[in-house]
Amino acid sequence: MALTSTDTSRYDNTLAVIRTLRDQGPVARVDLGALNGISSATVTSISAELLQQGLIKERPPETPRPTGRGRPKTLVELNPQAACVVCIKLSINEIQVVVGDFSGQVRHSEHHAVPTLTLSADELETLLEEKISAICAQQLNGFQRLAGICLAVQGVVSSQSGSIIWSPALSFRNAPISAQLADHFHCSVLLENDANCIAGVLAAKPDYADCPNLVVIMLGYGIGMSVLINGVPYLGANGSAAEFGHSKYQPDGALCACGKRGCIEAYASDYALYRAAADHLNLPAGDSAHPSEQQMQALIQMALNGDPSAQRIYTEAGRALGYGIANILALFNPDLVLITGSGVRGFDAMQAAMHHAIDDALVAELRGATRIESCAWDRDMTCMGAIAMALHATDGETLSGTE
Amino acid sequence: MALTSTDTSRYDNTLAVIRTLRDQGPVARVDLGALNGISSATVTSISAELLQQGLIKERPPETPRPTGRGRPKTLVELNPQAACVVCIKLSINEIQVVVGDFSGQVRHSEHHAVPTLTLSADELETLLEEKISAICAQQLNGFQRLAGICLAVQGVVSSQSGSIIWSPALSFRNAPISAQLADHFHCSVLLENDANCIAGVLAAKPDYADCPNLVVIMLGYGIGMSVLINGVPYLGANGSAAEFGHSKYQPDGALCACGKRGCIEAYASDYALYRAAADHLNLPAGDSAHPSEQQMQALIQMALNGDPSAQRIYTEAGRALGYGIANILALFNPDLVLITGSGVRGFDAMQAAMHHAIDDALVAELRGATRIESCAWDRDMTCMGAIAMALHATDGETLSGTE
DNA sequence: TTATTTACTTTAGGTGCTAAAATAAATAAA
DNA sequence: TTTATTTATTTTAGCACCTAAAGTAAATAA
Repeated sequence: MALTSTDTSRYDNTLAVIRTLRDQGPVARVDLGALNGISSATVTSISAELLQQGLIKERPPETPRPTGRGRPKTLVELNPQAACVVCIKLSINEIQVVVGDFSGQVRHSEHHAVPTLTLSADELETLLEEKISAICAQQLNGFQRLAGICLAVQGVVSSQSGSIIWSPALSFRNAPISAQLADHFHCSVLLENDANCIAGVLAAKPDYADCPNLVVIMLGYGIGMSVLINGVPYLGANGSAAEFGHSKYQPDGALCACGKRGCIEAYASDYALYRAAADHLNLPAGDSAHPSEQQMQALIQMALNGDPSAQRIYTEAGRALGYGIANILALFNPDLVLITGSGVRGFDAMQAAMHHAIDDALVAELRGATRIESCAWDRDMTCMGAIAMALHATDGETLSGTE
Repeated sequence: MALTSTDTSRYDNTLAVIRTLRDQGPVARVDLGALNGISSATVTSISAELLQQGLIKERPPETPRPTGRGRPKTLVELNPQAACVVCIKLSINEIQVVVGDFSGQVRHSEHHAVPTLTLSADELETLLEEKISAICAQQLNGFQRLAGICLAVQGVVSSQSGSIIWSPALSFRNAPISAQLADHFHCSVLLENDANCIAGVLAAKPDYADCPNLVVIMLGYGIGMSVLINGVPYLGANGSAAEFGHSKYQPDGALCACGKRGCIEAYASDYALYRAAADHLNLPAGDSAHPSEQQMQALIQMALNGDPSAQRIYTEAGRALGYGIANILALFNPDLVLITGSGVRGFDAMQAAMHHAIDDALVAELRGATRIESCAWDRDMTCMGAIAMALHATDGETLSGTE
């Protein structure tokens, strides 16, 4: 009788085991059972299959004596070589290319200066193909397969259709990109918003566990956001949800890079801060529409050193941010709002005004118990998140691809 | 060997059958299989159990010949007597009590004028117990069981903890209520926001199918909202998500009933419209802080008849609403925004300014393909939604309670 | 050396599904 | 009228997968 696999429990349990091992590192079979609510008999059966497929391996017993009585646990762990993913972070005038292994570790990372703003869609496509091909040639020895490619892009992307809808790094719009890369490299291609990648990494931190409704705000050249509901990014109808930067502070307010007025981004992003400062202050020379980290550091230093004009700029930014966050609290009522991105360098200068604005805007019942915290910024987080997402998305294929 | 029911597939399939019958009315076993992706052999087995439990019954063959060849379908349908729910809608100075049967139909409905604003929490509790007891005594003959009670409340409620956090109908806050009612009536008590109830009803309409991300805005005395993601209301950390009425149009703007300034509600709710009008226009006497339907009708008639002051008020309300909706589009990117509630009476007078404001606020990429529509208002919808939600929540109990 | 403890594996039995076969109940055709 | 065909439902047979319990393995404690 033909097997008709409508029952997905074995598949689900197997994925759960793989993901537990990725999250926790080496785990014994008993513990895998307990963590996933399945019997250890089932874990024995699943791990036998995974061992046979080469997706996991048994870890040799610890040299230091295992503590306690009884038969020692035999830990199993993912075989890092079982698969790899290539992730590309696309930002303004820079791309980062990384290789991650099946266990989720970064194996290789490189940065390239690229004039992204002047590229056409086809040139971008060609460039990505070149970079990925080069990495594959150099870095993919020893891996059983390339599970997938993940593009992490600043701006609005439609993961579903695989198109970049609108990115500050690019001068063109509505560019389908996933399909062509998938064709070229014969693997899954995932397109993700950079804030969603970062939110995934942050949500996994123990400090932020127990936050089923998590909002991550990314301050930087622009302002991005990710809303994680039970760990999964809320995307909306076509991926343009969570565009906090373009939510409104003030009708007819300051001019935003999007062409409209009064967006939060027009007050609290790097370009907005620098624009407001450039008129009054004596700041380092450079492209004032795309201020460098040095330029921004100079500005924040002025504020921290007590310059009243600089302070006023950060106060106004904090106020805009606060009113924006008030809307987030009213509309999403998250457990936690995390503020990160390179722009957190200015968080101390904005914080007081931000909290004041939130209190001004919202009654206590709607502020609720939401924690609002900032979080140190690490430019590698995006790619770490992209690796995790790419692996998660391709675990099913990896599983059936090696059967 | 003891049965350990970790496998939930039979349970899931049984619930799916019950819910299909509730949504679709009488359905044949073959079709139940096709609709739920299970074999008709399984449907035979499930329906035999449900028949035996009295939850469904076979419908006698149609008198007019069934069309086509072959053995005619035997339709099965829910037994409406298998269970009932009592739902109470709590609004300002009025409660509505309805009884719904297992198939989701309204069996009985009554309205009571009640001075809700002057009640204490205990008085409300007592009042509800009286009304529910009375209804049970009169209306519950013939039902196998009372599956549950649902309270639909305007304002912020925490379904999880069963407390009314903040309601414009009540002068007290943070009142736990579900637990006491559950104790008293020995059944599940569900606490729901009224907008979520209505959104559930609207989402079921065929016009609005294929909208996995649906936002419903309720205009009325206040302004409420519901966000349905894949058919389930997004609640946030403690049920206060989707508070569109208190999201901001303008920092330091008009005074809102919440005590803060610049909320959308302070521009586009009934009380805000009437407040703005009362200064300039000759309107019917009455409580201008709680305008009646007649008072509001008089106001909108003035606007529709061309009175420039009245028109200006609706234009400004439309603009505030539009800017608010722009934030909804940027943050939720829904497939559809439905505007309903008693306040839709003024929608035509607000619509142009609203669309203008949205276009003003958002670039095309972020407006996306979201449909923005109004929808006729029916005051019974809340209770219909509450019945559906109460049944949905208690189907599991009904199933195991009659085994 | 033996008892105890803990981990893992094997065995036996159960649930619940599906495909296929059997049965039921109608219409269409001969 | 009888037979063939069609469609719905039920029964049967068999499979996948899980768990509890029993069995085995590998350690420490007595």
